[in-house]
Parts: sequence; C-alpha cells; structure tokens
Amino acid sequence: MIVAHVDLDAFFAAVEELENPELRAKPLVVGGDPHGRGVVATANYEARKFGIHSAMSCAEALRRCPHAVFVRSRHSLYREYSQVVWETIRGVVPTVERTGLDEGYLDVGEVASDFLQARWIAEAVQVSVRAATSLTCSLGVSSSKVVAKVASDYRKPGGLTVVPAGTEAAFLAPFDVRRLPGVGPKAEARLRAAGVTTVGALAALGDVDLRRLLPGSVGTLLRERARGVDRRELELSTARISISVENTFERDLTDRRRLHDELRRMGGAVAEHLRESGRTARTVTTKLRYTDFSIRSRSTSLRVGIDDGSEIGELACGLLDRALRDRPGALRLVGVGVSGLSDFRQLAFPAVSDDTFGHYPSGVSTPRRPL
DNA sequence: TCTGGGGTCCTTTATCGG
DNA sequence: TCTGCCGATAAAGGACCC
Repeated sequence: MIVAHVDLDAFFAAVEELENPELRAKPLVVGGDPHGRGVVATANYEARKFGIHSAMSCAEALRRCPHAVFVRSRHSLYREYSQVVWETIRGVVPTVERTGLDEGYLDVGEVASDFLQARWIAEAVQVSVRAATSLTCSLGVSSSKVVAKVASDYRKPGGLTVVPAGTEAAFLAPFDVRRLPGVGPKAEARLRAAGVTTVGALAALGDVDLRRLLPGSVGTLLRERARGVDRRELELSTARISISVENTFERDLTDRRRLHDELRRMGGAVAEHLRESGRTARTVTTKLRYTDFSIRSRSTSLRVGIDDGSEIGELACGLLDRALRDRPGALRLVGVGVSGLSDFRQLAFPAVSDDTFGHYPSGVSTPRRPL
C-alpha cells in the first residue's frame, strides 16, 4: 500500500484571504464572535505567530492579538472551494477518501509503483490544486494512514514528506506523543505523567506498563500506530450514520419553555436534513451541557423511522425533561440528534392500529422513571 | 465572560428473551 | 419455579477528530 494524506493549509483562512486579498499579511482568525462564546476554527499563519490556534476561545485570541481581524465561518463557501479541490485531486489520483473538507487520503499505489513515483504524484497534486484554486496543501506519503498523516503535518505549509517502507517507526519516534492521531488530551496526560513524551517511547512500552497507562483496546491500538503499523484501508463509502444540531446560548438558560422552543426548532432543522437526504431515523437523542461543562444525554428509540420535525421536537422535549429531573441545573447548550438512519421511508398504512405502526417509543428497555 | 458545532467509534451497564 | 448463562440490543458516557 502506498497512501498519501493531503491537508489544505489553514484552509478556512486561506479561502477568506482569496475572497478578500486585503486580509493577506494580516493576522486573521476565522471562527465565532470574539465577544461571545465562540472558538477559533482556523487562524492564518500570521495570527499563529501570536500563539493563536484552532479550538482556542476567540476571547483569548483577541487578548493575544488585539489587532487581529476576526471573520465568521462561511461553511457553504468553503464547501464550494473544497469541491473544486477534490475534483482536481481526483484528476491525478482517482481513488480518494475524504475525511473532512480540507483533508483526506489518496490511493497513490493505484498510480505509482514505488516511492519515487509516489513523490512525483504528490507533487502533481500540489501543483494542480494550486493551479485550480491558488490554495496550497501539504502531503505525506507512506505505507500506512497514520504515518502519512503525521508526515503531511510535518512540514507545513506547502510541505511534502515521503516516508519509504521500512523507515516508518524511525520517522515517528521523535515526535511528541500528542502528534499521534488518537492521542487526545486524556491519553496525553496519562502518558506524560509516566514520562512517556515521544511516539518512540509509546512504541517501546511493555505490555504491563501499557495496560496500566491506557487500558482496553485503545492502548494496544495506539502502540501499534506508534510503531507505524496501521492496517486500515481507504474508506470509500460516505454514508452518514447520524445527524445532529446543537447550539450554545449566549447566556446559560434555565427557563423550561425557552429550552423547549429551542429543541422544537432544532427538531425541525434535523428533520429537514433527514428529508433532504431522503432518510428516516429511529433514535432521537437530546444533549445537554451544564454550566460546569459536563454533558448528559438521553435518547429513545422508535419502532419505525420518522422524519417529521414536530415529532422529533416533542420527543426531544420529553427527553430534556427526563434529563433535568435526573439532574437539574442551568444549561449552556442543548442539542438534538438522530441516528439509526435508514434509506427508505416506511409507507403509512391508514387502517392499521397505532399499536402496530405508530411512532411511539418502544419502551422496551426505557426506564419509565428514575430509580 | 475561558472552553463551538458536527461528527465517529468504543466501552460499560442494563434489560430482555431463551 | 429459581438460577445461571449467553447473545442481542439500548442507553449513556467518554474520548477523539476536523
């Protein structure tokens, strides 16, 4: 397998710069409201010099760089650019797995028989993307997804890193553990506390230490990845398995009526997405985030799939009430999600009793009341 | 006045039916 | 009738990713 990982450089910010060239050479932050509760989606390289990075609160970004330009995300615009980029890439490498608007894996083995040819292909991708959109991207080429991904991040922006077969583990070893995909804040903290700070150190961990630090299958998986071993193939199917909408309030909310109104609105929005994709959902989930940032969710499953907004909204309200009975408190966010999606709508047969075909919670294993 | 929104996958626990 | 075991499924939470 020869696989490349492509990653557009500071994608959202780069698109905003193309749309408005005056922004170039200024620190630019794409994301939410710097005076509200928004976070940074992408900062351009100028802004990164001030320590601004993705997921940082916009308020903090403003503090770090008061003269930065803040613009709100325009996802539909990014989607258009992304489409052109991927059409262009498919012109060079036909088999691709998109993992986001701005990144994905390419089956380079299909068009190259060794790593030298693979490098030419990767260069061709960079050149054609730039020609088609003026956007720059970074690529990593290797024998597995993890290594390709770490490699694409290695020299940004505009970088190209080829890691030939046999050199994977040695390439990964010096990187900070956090750079390994799958190591998030929790795993990082546990590893670091035990003195495991590099990917190489994780790769060298013995079974006993590994089980202690990262119990379960995660540990084994991450250690394999740290050694450059990753048997995942390209994932070509793209069917969604859930759809959700959520919203953080400007100020925390306790008023049940306003929460219900919000959930009904979201139920409608979710239903619209469902109908657009011609699908129905069997499970509805309400998500709550309390002031202390802890998250609760309650869900219920139906016998048949639905795509009706008010139905989803009412179920979501009932779930919210249940959750607030279990744990009352002010909320900073609520959300509605649906899952258990299927492609076809079940036809409604008029003369059949509700008991058989009605859209009611099955109640089979749903506790009717707490405790 | 720190900390978004949209996802995926995995694990644990409870429940049900045989 | 009681108990235990097993598999399937639901619910809930946690971690992670872009």
